[in-house]
This record gives sequence, structure tokens and C-alpha cells, in this order.
Amino acid sequence: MRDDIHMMQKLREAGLSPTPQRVAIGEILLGRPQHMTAEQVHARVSTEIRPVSLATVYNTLKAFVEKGLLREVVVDPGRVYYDSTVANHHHFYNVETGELTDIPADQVNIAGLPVLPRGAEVAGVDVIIRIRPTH
Amino acid sequence: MRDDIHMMQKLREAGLSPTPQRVAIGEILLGRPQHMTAEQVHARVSTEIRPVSLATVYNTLKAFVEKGLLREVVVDPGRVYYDSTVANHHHFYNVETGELTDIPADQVNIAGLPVLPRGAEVAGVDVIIRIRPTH
DNA sequence: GTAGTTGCAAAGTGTTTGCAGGCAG
DNA sequence: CTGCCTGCAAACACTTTGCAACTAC
Repeated sequence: MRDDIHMMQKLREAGLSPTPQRVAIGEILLGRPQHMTAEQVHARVSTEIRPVSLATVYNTLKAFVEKGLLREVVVDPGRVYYDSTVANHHHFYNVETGELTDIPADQVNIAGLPVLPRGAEVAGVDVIIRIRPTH
Repeated sequence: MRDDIHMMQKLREAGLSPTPQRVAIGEILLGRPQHMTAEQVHARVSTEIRPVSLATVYNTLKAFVEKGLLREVVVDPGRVYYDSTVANHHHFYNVETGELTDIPADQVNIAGLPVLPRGAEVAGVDVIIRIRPTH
């Protein structure tokens, strides 16, 4: 189908051979803004498209991150979220539900970056606004 | 010694009974700005003051966080840093060395917080500037 | 053939838990 | 006594690794 072909193209452009497993994972995760854990990807790909081993999910997510198709978000100890939006932006993290929401980069204005330690360059800036339901 | 007495007082004020283990952990970790993992606390307390089990270190760190003596910093999947500075501030994280450095709150100016999701309140704002050595 | 990929199971890492024994009030 | 605290060992959750079978070119 057409989606598959687009995904295969996308993977090739990123420098990855488009195996069925990678295409399936790409279909689920890439293409629309989304935050998922490895487990969630594994569950959805396996039930909706084809069985894929958890090891392959981890391998593939790692490869996607390396190739810039995906971003890791660290908000919770012992759990990595994969974010299909790679452009510069930030996050709300609901500490009660674990839900992660995007904040467009232009809605957070960091005025005046502090002086960096000597011999260091910025690798990335993460802003995480932890929220909880009002009681 | 005097330090112990001050630490015992501090723990009591926080609502914790000042057991020898808690005092020892407090001596190592509280009192000066510092970022340590549970393992590091365990190693330093055990060699410098007294043997303490890892389970007790975890219990104690959790208790300290609950009582507001300590803050958790999540920058790396599968590893929690404990930060003895509880006042509002931010962090540099050196992605190559794992070193964590404080940024005073007034050096990062977040202009214009984005609109919160309905029925939510801010639980905390984390700014992590990931840095790496220049090559 | 040869290099890259998959998937199982085993190993690893950091953290939490169950529970028996100890200690303080 | 009674309730909290400690520490051992086992359990856990998530992730990585070793390796043999497989696939594509």
C-alpha cells in the first residue's frame, strides 16, 4: 500500500534498510506527533500490523534515534519515551497519568542562556513542565 | 560531634527520627550543594562514616525527598540523581561525563509560560541544558 | 558468500519489596 | 510492649547483549 512505500522511502533516506519490521514500527510511531514507550510500540505494532520481537523494537528505536527520525524524552526514571516530533520543542508531563504533551518551541521563551562551562557546547535544551490535576 | 547534632536537629525538624544511618547519609549529602546517585551515596557513607545497606540508602533518600530535604533530578534513563539544593534552579548535564551542574534560577528566564491544559497546575519546571565537550 | 537483521533467552542495571530481627520510647 | 528502622535477599521493570538462524543482494 501507499503508506508502506512512503515509509520505505523515508527509511532509505535516513540510511536504514526498510525491513518489514522497521516499516511497521515507522507506520505506528512516525508520521504523526506522538509519545510512546518501547512497550507501547511493541504492543501496538504486534497487534495492529505484525508480530515483532521486543529486542527488535529496541534495536529499531535506537536506530531511529541515531538517524534523527525520533527523539528520546527522559522524564521518568526507568522509562524512556520516544517522541516522533524531532523539531525543537518542549513538554508538559502529567506526573499522575504519565501523559506527555508537546509545547511548541515558540511558547517557551528562554531569555538569556547562562554562561556555559569552558570548552562545552550545547547539545540540547529540555524544558519539562511537570503538571498535575488540580484538586 | 557538633555536625551530628545539627544534622539530628535538621532531621527532627523535617519530621524524621534521627537514626545513625540517616544522620550519616545527611552528613554526606545535605549541607552543601551536591548531586549524587544512590550508589554514590552508599559508597561514600559506607567508607567514610559507617556501613549502611543499600536498601536503607534508598529508603532514606526517598524519605528525604518526601520531607523536602532533597530533590530528584531525572536526566538519564535508569538513573536518578539526588540534589541537595532544593531551591528553584536548573541544570547543565554533561552527556559525556554524566556530570550535573547547577544553574541559578535567575540565570534562566522563562518568559511566558504556555497555557496549561485545563484543570492542571504546575508541579515543577525543569530546565536541563545538555552540554558536551567541544571537539 | 557476505553483511546486515531478527528474535529468543540470558544477562544486566538500577530500584523496590518482603520480612525477620533490633532498637527506642 | 509497640511501632518504627535496618538490612538481607529476592523480586522487579526496563533495557541490552550473545548468538544462531535467516534474508537480500
